[in-house]
Amino acid sequence: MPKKRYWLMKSEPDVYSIDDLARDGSTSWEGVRNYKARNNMQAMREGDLVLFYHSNAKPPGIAGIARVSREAYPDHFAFEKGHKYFDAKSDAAKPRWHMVDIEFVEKLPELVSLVDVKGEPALADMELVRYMRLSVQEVKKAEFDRVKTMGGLK
DNA sequence: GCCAACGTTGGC
DNA sequence: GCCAACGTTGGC
Repeated sequence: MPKKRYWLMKSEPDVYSIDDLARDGSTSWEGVRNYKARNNMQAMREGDLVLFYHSNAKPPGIAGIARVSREAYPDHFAFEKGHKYFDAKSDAAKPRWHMVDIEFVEKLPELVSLVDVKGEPALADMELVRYMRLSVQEVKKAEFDRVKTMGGLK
């Protein structure tokens, strides 16, 4: 049994928020079109925990926790001509893009804003701070736990 | 709405 | 393989 890993995934709450995930129970995470982000998704294992980050929000920040419920499988939206995630360079025989499913775990009682993260020395090495533009990142267990505490959970 | 920071694409 | 042009992300 490999060790559990921790991740951070970004979503614009206007498109899909932690409340939407709470309502739906679980969702598929399609549409990632960045190789680093894809590679991270392919490294995810069922049961890994995910910080759910609200980007392009007021304020931006970590809003809740989710769990990987299905490991990487081909992003079939890339095969659908006319779909906004269509990519002619990806086909069913050799899919270029993958997606995972995540399920709702809990919402943080208090949003841990990006400002909070930047102001916390223990989180200074997070990719969220150092390399802002990656939509799927790995986080360390200590960072994950710190965010949980800051968000009002034990 | 602006624009910095990246990633991707394509000409050469 | 270089690099300019272009597109996207996402904070502000």
